[in-house]
Amino acid sequence: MESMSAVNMLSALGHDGRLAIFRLLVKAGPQGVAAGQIARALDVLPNSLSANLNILAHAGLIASRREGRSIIYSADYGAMSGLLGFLMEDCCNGAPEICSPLTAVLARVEGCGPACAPKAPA
Amino acid sequence: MESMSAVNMLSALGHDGRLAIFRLLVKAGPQGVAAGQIARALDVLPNSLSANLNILAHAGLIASRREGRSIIYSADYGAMSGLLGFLMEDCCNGAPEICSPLTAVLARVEGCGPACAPKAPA
DNA sequence: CTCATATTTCGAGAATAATGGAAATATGGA
DNA sequence: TCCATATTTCCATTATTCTCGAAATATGAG
Repeated sequence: MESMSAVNMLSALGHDGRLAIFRLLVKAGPQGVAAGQIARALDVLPNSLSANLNILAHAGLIASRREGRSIIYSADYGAMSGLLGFLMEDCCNGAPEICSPLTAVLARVEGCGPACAPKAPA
Repeated sequence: MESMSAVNMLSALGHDGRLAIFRLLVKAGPQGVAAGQIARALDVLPNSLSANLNILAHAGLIASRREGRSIIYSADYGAMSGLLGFLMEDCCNGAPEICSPLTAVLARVEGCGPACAPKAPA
């Protein structure tokens, strides 16, 4: 993860509408969502949506594939993981004041994610 | 962490110069760095620096205090931690594809941070 | 081939952000 | 008080981004 691509990702996500798109795509999982469905779900014009999808794709945060008449967009998990890793490790130097609290977040999150089987009985 | 403040932080960091400022302040630690020193270190005009410091401060990512003639800026660790937590937990729903690799980052990072004593001999 | 659906591309206007020079403010020292 | 240092504020210019209507492209069905 280079600093420049991190800046691109951050500024892509630093926009209300685009953050909403990305969140929707993460929730939808790897199967993705068609552009038209996104537009309806978020109530945005198809052309602004297209522009924002393009920005997210150019930043590497989402991928697209055509399926019949629709174009399906999906979140790029690796890219997001890379961005978070960059922020923790490179940007923040692994400062414990920043990173330590995240251990708790990870503990809370691992075991309740959409595709994650619980390892210990709750 | 509300979504709006996350957007503000992301767009504040989604700028070359501001990301560089923030990284410098994280490296510097809680004692912070005077504005003039930042300007010299990053070779930017004092007035653009001031504008960018203002944007970072308004996003909650940095704090400032006056010390004599200088104004000392320092990274707000809690804010950054909150942003990362929001991205993992709320934005990404704790998707294991995104969050699991971060366990390794945390493991690598805890034990080599600037203010962190090693727990096991290297 | 024609038509309907899905999405993108084009283009113009408005809004916002970035840049840098010059002046203003705040502090400390002589 | 006067001066030097440190930083911010003000202002104008340029550049970028956002928004939305309209037209263009791509696909599949009849």
